[in-house]
Amino acid sequence: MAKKKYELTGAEWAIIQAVWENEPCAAPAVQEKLEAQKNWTYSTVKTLMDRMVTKGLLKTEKFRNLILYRSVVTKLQAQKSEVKRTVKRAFDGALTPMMQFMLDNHALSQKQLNELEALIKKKRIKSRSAKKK
Amino acid sequence: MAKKKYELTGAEWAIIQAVWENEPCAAPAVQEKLEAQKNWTYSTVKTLMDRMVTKGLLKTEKFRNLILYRSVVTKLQAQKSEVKRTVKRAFDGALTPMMQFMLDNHALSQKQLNELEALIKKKRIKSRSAKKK
DNA sequence: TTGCTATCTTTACAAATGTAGAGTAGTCTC
DNA sequence: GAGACTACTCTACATTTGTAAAGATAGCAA
Repeated sequence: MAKKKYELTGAEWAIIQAVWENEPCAAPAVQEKLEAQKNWTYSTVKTLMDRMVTKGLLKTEKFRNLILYRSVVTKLQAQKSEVKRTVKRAFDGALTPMMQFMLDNHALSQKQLNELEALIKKKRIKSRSAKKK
Repeated sequence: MAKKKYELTGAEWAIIQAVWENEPCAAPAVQEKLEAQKNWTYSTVKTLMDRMVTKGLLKTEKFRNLILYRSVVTKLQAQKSEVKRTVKRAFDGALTPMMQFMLDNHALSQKQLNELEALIKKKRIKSRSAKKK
């Protein structure tokens, strides 16, 4: 299966995050949850959510007179698409340059650097053994 | 000075890349350059470019009857904004999780991993001495 | 049964984005 | 100077995105 693109807009990201954390949930709940960050009215949230259903990002189930929403895409899928879009647009599709860029252009603490280094080491081992298989 | 956001759309990225590689350049040249990837007519390219001037992404100089375009934002600035948008949207604004995600979810070669590790080491030293300053 | 409330539905509208045709003007060539 | 080129300007239009008011409904409380 070809990987589908799940490119969310800014507003959609906000919504779906709320859904992920509360799955399944009704529109009013999402609206309340977002009230602090975004200043959206119920109408706005509901419209957004229904559009996302149309786009296949969310799905609904009806219970009595109440509509519950669930995500169709996982956070992982969405993050992957998001990263991919950036890599493609701004770094010619090449991941390492992007990572280098991030290392170079953002102040990371010693601790963060350590963590990353550790991760890379682990990764290296894994990828080596995978190759042998 | 507060950092400005230079969030480009997909189309704008294509355009500005062409401009960066050819600075300063005229619209027809850009159109030709992009002809292979994008299938845009001259009109489309020109419209896009003029809008980018309005937005402050490009600027123009007139020579006789010819208009030359230059970028106002550097590739670095644009990349930075692009990365920032993704970090903010999809990773709660936290850079390291995003880098971890990239490490975890993309197959990097030994060589790439080595390079990254080396970079991190260098970075570590730099950040350490910076702290002492 | 009559409102009150919580939710949902319908419709709208402006701005941004993608895409481009048609017409105009300056310059080169014969 | 008349046609051919070339580049530019103006206008247009569909789609997507952000934002929301107003009206319809269904269930509950009095």
